Amino acid sequence: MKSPTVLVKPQIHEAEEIVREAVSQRKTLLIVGNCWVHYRGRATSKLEPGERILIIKEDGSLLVHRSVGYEPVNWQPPGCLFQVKAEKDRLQIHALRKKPRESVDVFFDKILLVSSISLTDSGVFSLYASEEDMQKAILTEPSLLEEGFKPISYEKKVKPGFMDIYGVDKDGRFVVIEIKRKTASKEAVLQLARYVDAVKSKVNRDVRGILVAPDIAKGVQRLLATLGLDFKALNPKKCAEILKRSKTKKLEAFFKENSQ
Amino acid sequence: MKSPTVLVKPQIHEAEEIVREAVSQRKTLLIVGNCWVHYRGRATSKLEPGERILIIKEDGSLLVHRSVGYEPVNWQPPGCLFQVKAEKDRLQIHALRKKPRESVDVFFDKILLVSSISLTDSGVFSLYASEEDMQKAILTEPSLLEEGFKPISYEKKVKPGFMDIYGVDKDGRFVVIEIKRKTASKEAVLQLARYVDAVKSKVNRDVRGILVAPDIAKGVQRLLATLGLDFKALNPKKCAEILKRSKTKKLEAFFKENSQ
DNA sequence: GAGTGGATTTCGCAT
DNA sequence: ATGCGAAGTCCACTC
Repeated sequence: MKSPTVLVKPQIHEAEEIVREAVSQRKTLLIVGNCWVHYRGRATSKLEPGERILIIKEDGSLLVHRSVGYEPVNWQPPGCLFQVKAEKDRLQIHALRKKPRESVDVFFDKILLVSSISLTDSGVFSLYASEEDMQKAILTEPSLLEEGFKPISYEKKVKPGFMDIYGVDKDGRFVVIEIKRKTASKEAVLQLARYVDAVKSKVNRDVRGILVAPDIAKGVQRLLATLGLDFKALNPKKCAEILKRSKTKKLEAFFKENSQ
Repeated sequence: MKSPTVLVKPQIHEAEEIVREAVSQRKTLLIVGNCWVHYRGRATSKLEPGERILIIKEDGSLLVHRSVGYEPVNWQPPGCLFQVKAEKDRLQIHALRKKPRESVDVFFDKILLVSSISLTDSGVFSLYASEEDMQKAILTEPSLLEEGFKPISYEKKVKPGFMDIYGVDKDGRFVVIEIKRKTASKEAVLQLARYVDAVKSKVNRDVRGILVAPDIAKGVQRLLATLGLDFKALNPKKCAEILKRSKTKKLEAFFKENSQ
């Protein structure tokens, strides 16, 4: 059964061997140790010595993580070229990105842990409750928005861009819907207002605008009222749930009906 | 001397002990193994089983990295609360973020490597582009300052010292430029004012003064206006970018032309 | 290949 | 605390 190659507090030349093997065989490499880093490219940076975690992944990406912070202090995106140099008491890893041309050099003088592993990972990652999910949910179940709403089309082009959903309410008034997956910002309101105005000037009739989002920023609510727009709170999770429950028949029928 | 705690292919309960210790003592934790992940919060995600790297940092941030990609597939920013549960053949790590409220659950059923280390890291990280870079950038691309600007010389000596750049604007007025890499202070403004006065008294004509810096201290802006000087915001990193992109030919030509 | 917009963006700084 | 803008943003998608 699979075992990782692991050395605790190896000599530089011992670590070098593992690093070279990992890089050439496209294995995942982990090094914990005292290092300093130079970066040159779009900007230039210098990181003075300290103990950090270095990861080189199988796709040729590189991460240097400090003991704090979500973000790596230095990094290189996937697809870069590596060069390994070892001196008596110093291991250098050079990572070159071609475009834009930039390089990261990591120098280790003390290594606490080095490990090389080939990771088996075919697991699917799925992120739910996207804006598209919310859109699909409303198209599938228009009463989510309000009783009597009937969608006419979606992603319909008007002057400023694409309206998320376009339809009529129970009184026959045109409705433009703007969907946001997160708390609606001022930009969302203005975006909706632009769409409403565009449609108004086109159809020469009253047009409602409804902003759909899980929440709306407090200051923005005033702006919304001033512009005569409506807000409908809608939880993305609820949308995902509805999509899961509902047969996709309905939605597909709608898609087919409106695809031209 | 410091040694990391390292176990290769430990039992779940052995790993549990190390994880609990690392979390409670605020050490950096590394786990490589087969896991699946659930995230609930602003969105919702599910990651099916596969071998990944888990890092919990000393500031309470969490990263789950796959064998490919710069970005973590799941994560939690600094400052979250952890809960560790172990069953017979399954280790669960629960990471809770308070605001916004969201949680990540990582479940391990096979562990290849677990390590707990206290990282000593006081090294300074500096990201740069020097004042010289900014000067070169403007000389290379004078429109950075404003449309129509033409540099005449740089580091030119006047009574009080050396002007960073000296030139003419699109209307033919003389321009003195003072560059600062960091937020411009009162001193920078006064320095520029001295240069402008010196040149004025020499050429007996109107002379503009432009302060170039990424930012300007708030109170200082009034002083700048009072003295009739201008300010141009310029990011040092942007300058570095421009220098990287541009052929150095132009700049070298300028340097040669004006080197006496 | 360049340009555009989104992100569980994160992060820092000003209000 | 909140809001706004930048990031060595990265990344996916379009033209």
